[in-house]
Amino acid sequence: MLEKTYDPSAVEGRIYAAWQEAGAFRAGAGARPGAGSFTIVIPPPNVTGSLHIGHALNNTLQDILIRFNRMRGKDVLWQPGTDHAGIATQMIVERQLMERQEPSRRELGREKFLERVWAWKAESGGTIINQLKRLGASADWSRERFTMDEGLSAAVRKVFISLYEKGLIYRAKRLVNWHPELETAISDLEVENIETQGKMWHLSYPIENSSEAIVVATTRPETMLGDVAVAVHPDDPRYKGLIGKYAILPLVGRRIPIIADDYADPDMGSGAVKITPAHDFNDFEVGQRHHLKPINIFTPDARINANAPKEYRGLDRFEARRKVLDALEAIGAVLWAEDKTIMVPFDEKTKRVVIEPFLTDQWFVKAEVLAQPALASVREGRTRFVPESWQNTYFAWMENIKPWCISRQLWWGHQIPAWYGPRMNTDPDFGKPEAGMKIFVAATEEEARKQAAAYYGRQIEMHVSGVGSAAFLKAVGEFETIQRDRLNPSAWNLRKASDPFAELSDSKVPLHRDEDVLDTWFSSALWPFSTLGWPEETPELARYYPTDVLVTGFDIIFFWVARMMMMGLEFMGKEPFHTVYVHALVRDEHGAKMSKTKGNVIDPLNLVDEYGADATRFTLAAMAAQGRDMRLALARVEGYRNFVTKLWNAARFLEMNGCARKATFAPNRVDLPVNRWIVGATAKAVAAVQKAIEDYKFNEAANAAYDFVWGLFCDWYLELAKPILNGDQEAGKLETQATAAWVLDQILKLLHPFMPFVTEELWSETGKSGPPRDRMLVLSEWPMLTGLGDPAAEAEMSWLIEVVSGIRSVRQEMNVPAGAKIRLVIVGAGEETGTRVEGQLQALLRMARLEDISYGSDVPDGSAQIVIGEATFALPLKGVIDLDAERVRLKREVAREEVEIGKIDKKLGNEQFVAKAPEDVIEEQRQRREEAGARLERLKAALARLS
RNA sequence: GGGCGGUUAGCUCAGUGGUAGAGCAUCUCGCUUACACCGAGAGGGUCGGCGGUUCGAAACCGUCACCGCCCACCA
Repeated sequence: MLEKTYDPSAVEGRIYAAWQEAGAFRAGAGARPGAGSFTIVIPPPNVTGSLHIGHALNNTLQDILIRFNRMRGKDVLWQPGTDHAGIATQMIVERQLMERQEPSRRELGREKFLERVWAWKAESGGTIINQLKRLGASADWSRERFTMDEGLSAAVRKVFISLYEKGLIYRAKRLVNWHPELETAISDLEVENIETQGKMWHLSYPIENSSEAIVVATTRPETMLGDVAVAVHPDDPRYKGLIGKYAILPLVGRRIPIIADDYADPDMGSGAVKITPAHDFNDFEVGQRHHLKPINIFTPDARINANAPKEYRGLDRFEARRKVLDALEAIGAVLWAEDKTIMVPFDEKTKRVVIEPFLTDQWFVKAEVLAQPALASVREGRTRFVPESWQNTYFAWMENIKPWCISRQLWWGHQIPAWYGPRMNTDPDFGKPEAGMKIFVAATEEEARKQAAAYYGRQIEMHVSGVGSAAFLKAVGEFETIQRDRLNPSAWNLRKASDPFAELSDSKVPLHRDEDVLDTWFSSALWPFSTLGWPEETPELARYYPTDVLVTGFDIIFFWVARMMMMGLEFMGKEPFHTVYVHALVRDEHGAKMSKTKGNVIDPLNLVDEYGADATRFTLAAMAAQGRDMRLALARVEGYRNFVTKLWNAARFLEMNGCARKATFAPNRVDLPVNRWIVGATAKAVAAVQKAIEDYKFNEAANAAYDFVWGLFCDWYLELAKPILNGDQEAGKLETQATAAWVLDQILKLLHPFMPFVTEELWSETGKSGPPRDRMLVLSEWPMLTGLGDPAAEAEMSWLIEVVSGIRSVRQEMNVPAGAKIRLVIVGAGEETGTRVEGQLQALLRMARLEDISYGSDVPDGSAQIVIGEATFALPLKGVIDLDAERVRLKREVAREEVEIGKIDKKLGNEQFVAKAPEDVIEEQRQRREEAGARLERLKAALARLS
């Protein structure tokens, strides 16, 4: 016997364990021949993260697709795993060290520090996976992968080397977005420009050998220490005469040329722009066009460096701004300042640290090349976005894609497989200032040594360095780039930058591995095939690549989706998935983004604790309408928790009424109209849910299931079944018991993808009576219901529902006591009504609370009257009802009908409508007009009887 | 500056050319042992404004307003 209410917390853990025990989530579990495969790779959450509401939504939708397809017999793989999340994880561990007052990362050194990160990963890495399990995620956990697993690391190295050899990865000195606290490059995408109240200062630079001055405007006056030119527009008449002359940079005294460049906009400010190539992306390009050497004035932690006058060195950038302004004001070089709203680049995560354009050597991927096939795939429909409009976002970004900076000055991540050594003096690039070090890219140190040996000649022994790269580079090469120059350069005895080879011994060449690691997204980009074993040619790779659907939030279309497309096409020759389903962002119920600082975060695990995983999942699915953010209101979760209970109680009702499954039950062979009707309705519901899932309309699927189960099955079918189940017609009773049990089975299947726990539990409980279940619900077959449905039964039941509803409505409105049984007199009934009344007698009596039903030729005095079809249903309530109230009610009905008729007549009276509208629409209107007209007449007659 | 999305009942949202919907909330009534996490009934919307296309518009087009998001180098 089922308990009175369902207690998720008592059931979910046990059910989940049973699924795992049964191997139900294993790749290919329950697969039936010929059904094809279905694969999803999970967007790997950060290994040390914890589940937030976005994950809950993301994984619920994936699990719905996975469970649905598994039930359809497909060879299903949901590939799970976690991401090492370079910056985030390293930061967490660094913060821990600080909080525990332990030695810092640099004090520990690379090796020790990485040990600490691995330890932290071991400690907290399982958290999010366990949380996903609590949600019911049915991924194949036996195949769990981590982006820094050996296999995935091998894939990363292979990809890096391959792209390098094709010239699609290169190393270059470029301006990048630099995080001065973390001291690493970050992605353009990790920078958030925030409107900030700032100032614009207008500075006057004197012209050399002249009393004139040129005025430039800037929001960052401290960067003037690095100015190398002033640019004016070539056609600007105000400055024509100054082009080619020099200005003298105040405070610094540097002669800087006045150059002509289109970049200077005559309409902006004074029309003259200071050029600081080392600290501004535009200025960098201007500098390149005019062969101006950038002057970097910052250290990696954004303090003023030795390229600036002494008095500013060591100041941080904001102190420096103050001091520069003071000094400029003192000499009268600040003409005026104005308040201005400016966009300041902050780091996206903390929104606290101002990001600095910074000149460094970094590795880049030629994304502009890899993007072409990835664009074509979407343009030509081999991969599509759902909803489609996201493809525009994808196009816009891919068409303007910039080189992808893939190196990060971090320790936690995939260390770049590149080794540096000095250039031979026989090297064609030897001595060229921009040539830099000789680079050996290889999968292993061994391989790098081999390459180096070939380059330097066999007689030379390699010496692989252990010192910091900056020190090494500084010692060996001509590098003015700032790379952690606080490290001690004396570790190497190589002093002559102009001739780095000079002091090397004959027997030893220093070879030094690049210390940087790859952007986390570099390894994530390989996820759809690296997790399947690539570069090995595994059976899984053959079976499951390309995957089917990628389910993700729009925020990582650029970071991840685009890059998986590029890498998948480059290395597998095929798109990694045919569909990208982009779901909404979850907001709080007032539309605000959830954030810890706002305190409006809804923790999905709290929802699971309070309402159960099924209710949580169902809510997320029901709100996942395409193309719109969802606002999550607790009332919704509560409502769907109630739905779970409702389902539970329906099952309990069946159990109490002996509704056990029958092995021989054939839904197409039931006799009673009510059973024929529910069987057809079940088939319709299954079809609706299936279609909606296939269209990725999760909300429609959820609602269709909800409406069917609650609104039809519970509210009507079970109520209609009661008199039969309690009656003495044995055949009808048996049929109804079997039908009800059969419908419940279909419902459990229908709901299983959305509410796996309660449905599995009920599947097991209901399996205790009737023939034994041959498998768990999770591996059961999705219903294939065809050839069911009976228009006559449907019409009869619709009629019944209309009659019952009509009587109930009148009873309530006329204040008939709920407990009172009343008589019903049917006037003007035709044959059909008669048959129906006879067939549904018990249902009518019970559901409308009737004493008896009779037929009459006249409406009894003082009756309330309801017009349905050709008949008038009279409730003789003389003395019970207020006749005035009944008149009012009928008048209202009449008015309503007249409005309806007015509308239809207007349409049908419109020649254009009759001429142009499709025939079936016109016919429908005529039909409705006829029915409304007849109803109106009867209503008027009913009214007349009362006056 | 460019782009995208939104504006429908008190709230949260469905609804892509043919009778305006759901859940929650509100009000009324609860006889009926599946369920009060329930049942029955009711009220509540000129579908943001204006213009257009169409026989017909919440839906399609244009425009405006407001809200949100994404992208962008304007000193």
